[in-house]
Amino acid sequence: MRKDKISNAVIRRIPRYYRHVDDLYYNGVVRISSSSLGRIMGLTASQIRQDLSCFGEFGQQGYGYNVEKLRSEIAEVLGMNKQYKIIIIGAGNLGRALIQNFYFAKSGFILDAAFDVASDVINTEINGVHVHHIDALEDYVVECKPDVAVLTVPRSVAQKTAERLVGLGVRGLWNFTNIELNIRDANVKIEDVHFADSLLTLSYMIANRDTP
Amino acid sequence: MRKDKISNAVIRRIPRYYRHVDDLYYNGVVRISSSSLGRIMGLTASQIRQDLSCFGEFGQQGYGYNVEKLRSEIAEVLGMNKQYKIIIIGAGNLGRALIQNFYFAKSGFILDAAFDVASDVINTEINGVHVHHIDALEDYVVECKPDVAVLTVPRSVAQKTAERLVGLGVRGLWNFTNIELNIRDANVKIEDVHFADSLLTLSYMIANRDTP
DNA sequence: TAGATTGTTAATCGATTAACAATC
DNA sequence: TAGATTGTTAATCGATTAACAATC
Repeated sequence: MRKDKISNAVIRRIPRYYRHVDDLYYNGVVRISSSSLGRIMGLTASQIRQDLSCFGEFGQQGYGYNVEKLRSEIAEVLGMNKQYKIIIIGAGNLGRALIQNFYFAKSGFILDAAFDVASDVINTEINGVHVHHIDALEDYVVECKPDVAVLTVPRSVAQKTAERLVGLGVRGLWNFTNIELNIRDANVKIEDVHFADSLLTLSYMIANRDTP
Repeated sequence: MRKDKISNAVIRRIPRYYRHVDDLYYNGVVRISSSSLGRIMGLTASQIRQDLSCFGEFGQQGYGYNVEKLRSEIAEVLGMNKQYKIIIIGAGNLGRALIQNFYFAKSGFILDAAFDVASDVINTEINGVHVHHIDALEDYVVECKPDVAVLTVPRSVAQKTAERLVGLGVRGLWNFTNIELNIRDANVKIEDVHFADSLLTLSYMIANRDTP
């Protein structure tokens, strides 16, 4: 039974389902049962069936799930077919690392442009992506209407830049600055990548292991 | 009442508590009640008191929490005073971005060395961190005993490299490769930073907004 | 002292797991 | 058909919130 309100816990698991099912697909696996997938992912079969049933009926009794179908259903749920346009604000080390190493297309995004203030990178191409001066942002967004912006700017300008982007109609921010952006517009979605939080979680786990 | 088994949900919140309390501290705030902190963080006062009480009694009736004390107590809980030694495996774009931009010391880590295979970076220094050839890893680890390794290597060598590090006695892996490492040793803690999962979550949120 | 606010216990809410009829 | 496995309902478990005595 398709649910209308999907819990956050479920949402956070979907990309992981996709990753595993995608792996199976590329390894030529044709069908999989909730119990085998559970064994692979470390989840109960029950949870997998519950989770998937939030979005539709993707399986078949006595058979399990067809991997190719499941993969494309999950991709659909995740909006991977929408071909969202994405731009990167801040072509420093991290911005460049994403441009050069992260395969946006595999997640269904089209990386269109990057912006910076440093004259030595402006008007260069990084991995085929043009770097514009940040002053050209307004004109660019009006014309190209990107859906999402990656924030890889210094902390000091993060909030201001975020507001500028939201004002221009950007609908999602992928935030790599270690601050929590204050954006009131509930229609703008923000996903934080907090490196420091992640490392501190690891620190906690090591410091509080069972055997020292 | 100090709890022995801390739930994962609580653990994931502690770094965020630290971040906010640290902010307050640097802004000169001396004391804070659970309700004001809740307002800032978007949590209920009740939850904050429950969470903190897992680790000890840090507050005072009628007063609230002393910010400086709370900050140092949370730091202690997180193991930030242990001065764990950390090394970076893979000095490509992402590795370099972390070396140059991420302030390890602020999370209590000492960044000691980096390793790579590319001859043009070996024996250079990035932001004061020496880049060694990966062949020197064994000797280095035996001598310097790093606690944690950052994995910023290509996917193809991720599992093999992880096993090598674990074999040498590394106790934590901060994994930036988009694969799930298979390490059986329960005493080795792994923290994944899955960029793709994060971006797909954002994709989901945008695709399934209330108003399209 | 009176007001404020904690830590903790109890109540509620939500998420996970178990069970099972339906059916491929 | 018989065996396997789904989707869903019910039971359990755990996490969050509310309430309140204790006390600064």
